[in-house]
Amino acid sequence: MSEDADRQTFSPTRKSLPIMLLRAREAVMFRIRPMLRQIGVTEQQWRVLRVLEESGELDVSTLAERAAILGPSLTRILKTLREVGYIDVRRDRDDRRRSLASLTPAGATLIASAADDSAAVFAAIHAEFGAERTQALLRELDALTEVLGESGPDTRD
Amino acid sequence: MSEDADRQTFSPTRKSLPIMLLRAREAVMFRIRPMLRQIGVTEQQWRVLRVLEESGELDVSTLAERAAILGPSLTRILKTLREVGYIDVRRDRDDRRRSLASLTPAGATLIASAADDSAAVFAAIHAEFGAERTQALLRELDALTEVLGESGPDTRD
DNA sequence: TGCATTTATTTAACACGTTAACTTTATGGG
DNA sequence: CCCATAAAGTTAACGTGTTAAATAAATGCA
Repeated sequence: MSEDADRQTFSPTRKSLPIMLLRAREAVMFRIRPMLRQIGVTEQQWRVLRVLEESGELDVSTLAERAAILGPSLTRILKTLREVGYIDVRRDRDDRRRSLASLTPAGATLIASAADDSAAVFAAIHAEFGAERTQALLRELDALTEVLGESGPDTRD
Repeated sequence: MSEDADRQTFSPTRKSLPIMLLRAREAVMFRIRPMLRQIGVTEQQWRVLRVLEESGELDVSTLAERAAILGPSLTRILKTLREVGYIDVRRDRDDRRRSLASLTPAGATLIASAADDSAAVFAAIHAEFGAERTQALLRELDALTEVLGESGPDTRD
């Protein structure tokens, strides 16, 4: 009746890279979500605001790249953020296909109001997992992303 | 008017743990998606099938935990997978609140048909990033998840 | 036994992920 | 110029993520 599937056709899901990346991310976000909830923005909206605070006015494509959000999602997110007054969006004069997004004072204020809470969360993570260890993990994640980013399995381009 | 935000209120988004975990995952999934597309299942549906293949019949809560999928999402996914004939779902006789899901022969066949492609993708990743390095990364991700105290979306115990 | 309280799962509502198709604006030859 | 083509965003359609609330069955206890 029970399945004794022991053939090592696949690595166990516990040791699957996609799943482990997902679990680790979920564990981190679990710490951050209360703060996001308090200020009333989603995780993705927060990433967009953070990138704009960091880089200033950006076109949609660059913003999507830096916030790790796909174009169609970003279109919806920018619409929402504009409606609530956290960002401005305008057309690029030199290339009218482009949209340029930037933080409003209200958006900047929102980010500032969450700075302390955010810092506390990451301080706690550093304290529990180790600051050096966290940095090393970040470097490995970046390296993996770089290595895999070079070529794909289906290089039909 | 331009933003020269240099105050280290936040760590740069390129060094943010949540974003780097997201990017790394995206880089890995980019390699896997063509295979999933070929067999016509989503990433999440694939995880569910993999877990069932690995563990046999499971109740919904355990399945959700192992596949790293939230309950409400899993409800929808199980409905779809049952409709296309890859899984069976039945009520637990001893605890009629529970639903038990298991692979059908068709589901097992589907997984078997993708085994070689899947192995090839991970072999490529091991070759490019290093097998040892990948294992070490997996261990660190697991450790981080453990330290932060949550391994799944909703584990209360 | 009766009933409030947990536990397991589902439903509902809204936001985002993903791919394909579409609209608008730039650009590059004939 | 004109048209084909490419590029930047948006729209569309469907599946999933996330939280709250609802449903249903098991449990605890007066």
